[in-house]
Amino acid sequence: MTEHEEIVLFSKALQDENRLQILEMLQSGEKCACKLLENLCIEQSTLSHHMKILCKCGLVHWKKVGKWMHYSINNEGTKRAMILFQKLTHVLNPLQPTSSPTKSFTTCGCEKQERPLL
Amino acid sequence: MTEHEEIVLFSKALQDENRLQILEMLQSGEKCACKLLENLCIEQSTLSHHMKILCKCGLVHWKKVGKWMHYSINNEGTKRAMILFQKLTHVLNPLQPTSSPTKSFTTCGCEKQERPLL
DNA sequence: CCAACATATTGATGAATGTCAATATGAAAT
DNA sequence: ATTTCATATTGACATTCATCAATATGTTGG
Repeated sequence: MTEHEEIVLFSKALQDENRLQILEMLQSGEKCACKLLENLCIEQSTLSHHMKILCKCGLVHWKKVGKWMHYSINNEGTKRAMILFQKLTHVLNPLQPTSSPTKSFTTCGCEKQERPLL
Repeated sequence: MTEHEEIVLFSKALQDENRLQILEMLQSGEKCACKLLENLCIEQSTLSHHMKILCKCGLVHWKKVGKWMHYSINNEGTKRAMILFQKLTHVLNPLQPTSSPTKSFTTCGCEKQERPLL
């Protein structure tokens, strides 16, 4: 899986309000599905679907205890997501647009970009 | 806008492979739409659509220069996304499941959770 | 074994999303 | 003014997604 594909997985997991509420509930520690369900306005099958998405991307850890499923935030996963996002958006030694005249362009100017003298 | 709604906006922006490629291109500095388009396998109207999404959520900054539109990564936006994600997933003083017997449950055990003695 | 309970899976449905072609807008050059 | 070029908007279409009801799986207790 490429890094972009990983970011896409994480992002899809975080784009739903119910899943964000689930993550927030897990901040205070491990919870079973029934407890999560109590605090959400969705059906059981929908919760199961959300948990699958949260687990599959690595943000949430799961553990079967008897007939209950216990979920908790997976710190490895959240760290990984953070690192990938940082890597994607951190601007490093950016090319600067040359201070062009304010009038009369014939090109967009991207070709004229130059590295700053560090 | 709630913090969750902000996270949803950021996440939706990051869930598309083409938009991730665009962000990666912007890492090396400001680019005009035409340069971005050269390196993507999408039509111009689709690029315009993607840029709207990236700008609207705050991850990308835009600047009109003559007839060209110049885009760059908005560090305020990326910082904000990072902070919100960290806030959402950071486990603070979590409740611990009590070390329960391995057999014979009648409840999921969530009620028995207790704070660790710090 | 059987009943009760917790969770997962399946199938259907409506809403959201990415894409393109066509068209519109807006700015610079002639 | 008119043409040309860069970008934005619109409308249509296929795909993906969240949701629920119904059903299946799997575990515990009787």
